[in-house]
Amino acid sequence: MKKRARLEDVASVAGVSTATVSRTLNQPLLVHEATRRRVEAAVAQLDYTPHFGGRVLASNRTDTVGAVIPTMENAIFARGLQALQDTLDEAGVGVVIATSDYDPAREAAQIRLLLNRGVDGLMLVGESCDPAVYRMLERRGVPFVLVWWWRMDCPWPCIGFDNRAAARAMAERVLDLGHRRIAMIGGIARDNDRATARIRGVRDALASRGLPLGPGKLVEVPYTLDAGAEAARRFMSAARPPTAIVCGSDVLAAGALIGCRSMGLEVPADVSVTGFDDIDLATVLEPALTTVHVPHVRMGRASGSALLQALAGEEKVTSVVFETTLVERGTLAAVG
Amino acid sequence: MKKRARLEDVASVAGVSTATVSRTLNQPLLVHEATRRRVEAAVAQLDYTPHFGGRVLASNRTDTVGAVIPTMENAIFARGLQALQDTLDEAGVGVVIATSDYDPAREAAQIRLLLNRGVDGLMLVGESCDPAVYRMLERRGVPFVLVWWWRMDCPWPCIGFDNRAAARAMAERVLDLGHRRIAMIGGIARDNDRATARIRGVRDALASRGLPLGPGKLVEVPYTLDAGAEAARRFMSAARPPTAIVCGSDVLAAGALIGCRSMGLEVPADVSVTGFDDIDLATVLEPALTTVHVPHVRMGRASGSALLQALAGEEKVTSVVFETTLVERGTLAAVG
DNA sequence: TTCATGAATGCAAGCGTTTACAGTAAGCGC
DNA sequence: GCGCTTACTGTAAACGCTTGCATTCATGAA
Repeated sequence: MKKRARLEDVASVAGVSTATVSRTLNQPLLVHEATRRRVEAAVAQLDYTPHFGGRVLASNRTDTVGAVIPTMENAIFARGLQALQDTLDEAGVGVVIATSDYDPAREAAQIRLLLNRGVDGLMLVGESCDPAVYRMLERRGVPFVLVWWWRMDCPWPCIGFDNRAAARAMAERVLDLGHRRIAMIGGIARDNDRATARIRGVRDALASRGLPLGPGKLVEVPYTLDAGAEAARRFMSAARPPTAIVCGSDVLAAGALIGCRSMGLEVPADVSVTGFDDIDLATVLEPALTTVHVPHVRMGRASGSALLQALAGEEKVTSVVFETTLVERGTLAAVG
Repeated sequence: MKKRARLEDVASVAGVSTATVSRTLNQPLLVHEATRRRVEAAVAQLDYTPHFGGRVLASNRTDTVGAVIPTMENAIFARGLQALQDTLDEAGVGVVIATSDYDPAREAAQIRLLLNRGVDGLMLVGESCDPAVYRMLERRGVPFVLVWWWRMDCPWPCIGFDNRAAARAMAERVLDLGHRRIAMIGGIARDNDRATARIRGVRDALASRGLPLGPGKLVEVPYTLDAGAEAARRFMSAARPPTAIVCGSDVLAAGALIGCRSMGLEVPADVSVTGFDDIDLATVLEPALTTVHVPHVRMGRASGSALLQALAGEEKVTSVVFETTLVERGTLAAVG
């Protein structure tokens, strides 16, 4: 295993200075075509690849952005991340992914870790960190964008949608179909702004019709199938079970479906169920899930472009809000 | 935005040399406790974080490994990756993820990209690259491990399971239940060793009972729900439709289920369906999917440890083969 | 002919760490 | 008091690249 070639080696083979080699690699237009060809030949001959550390030290850029997501196990983030990566890839920017497991402390720790790795920018999910963390990022001049999240007057750039409004719209649809006994299976609201907003949205809708979302009618559980199933079973074995269960995510809704099925209940004949996110899962369920469609891919692409702009020196990243839509499939019906 | 603190700044505040600061950070045991405390105070006071480029240049390590997976959209890889990350995280090693979209050329390109980013090691899915690529990695001294894959006499370290044997076992089970008209929906075998091995395994099983897997009885399609559904519909509208459809992945099987359902067919009464991977999806289907369970998490952890060992200078990474198990749920029944 | 211009290239000063080696001081056995 | 070891700290030389500035040379205008 020979020692790897350095810029200097390439330079001497090509008969030019290291500066010229560097320019050939980074700003080819600045060098004469004949020279460029000589350099490229030397690069090929020596199988040269630039040394990352040297490059970073000299240029003070890593051409890498970090993404901190709650978890990879839930397909919600996969699509968006893929789109983010594709977008950044084209600009030669890499993505480092870290996970927080829905824990703000862990999220902050991961952010620090990524900063240590020298990321030039960050994509964060939601506004779940201590504001001090975001201020720290601003102080350091590291551009960042919050995704899967948007609210009016958010002091940080966010690219997402209005979780509260979307949840409200879904709940209103449920109400319009005549449901009055409505229960909700939400994500764990503490430290999760998205889960919180979705619960608020449902509450808004009910309140606007003079209905409360009583404490017995709301449970907060982790985003897993089992938790959803268990919660649904509890609701449905009550004396006066709900006629509709609104869920904070598709995974919970799928769980709820399983739970109902295990009790011999028919959806939507015996009880309606709605989801949120519109992941693939929603379409394979039987009946297919009525849910809120979220533009994952567009959000991913948009956050990629936003970060690229920021890296290019654009002063302020501007927020973008996307629309969500109700996708009516088979799990929501008029009250029987 | 003040300029960030450097090692030298910390050193002068603490009244020591830069060497001592560096040691305090990297090998705390080598420095006197009193000194260490002074240094730590200075670090805190200046909010110092080491400069990544400087560190990499001097130490020639990035403490980062790369992972190239086909896609994030399929939940198969999520669990394993998460486990990999968790394992490496504990050792202070980061993970950079890239995707190849099942294209070997793209995979090779991503590997190059990651090398440019200075990764210290690589996790690759399957043995789908040109051997030259693996040789290049060896030549460069970059340790790597192939996961989700294992075969006898594989010249590279792999941590996975025997796709062929597992598929064969599933097919044999189907045969044992009396099925003779068996069709298969596989992934696209070209450039995908896993898909290829699974098809071979099924073929092995059929051949051992003197049955061929005729050309009309095998289709290769992308790993999507739609493709699975479409393929199933084609099979089931034949003159003599199969009594069982063996699928190369859970996603395809879920698609097949949808396809059958759309034709008014009952699974498993009218036709049996089997999957492969045992992702969450398998349990939410109705009926739940009979499939091959793959130890995603253990593979992820094992590949993490293997890479850590390799980074620590262990000469040769040793392959590990995991067992798979048949998970019988509701989509496979004796032939009617 | 002289000069200003612009294109192409070279020179050399950083960039912020790590680490081999050298140095110092204190402790210990004799 | 001497030499030896041990524990800690400092010195300074890399590490490989980018980039501002200087230099060279050809070109065309005055």
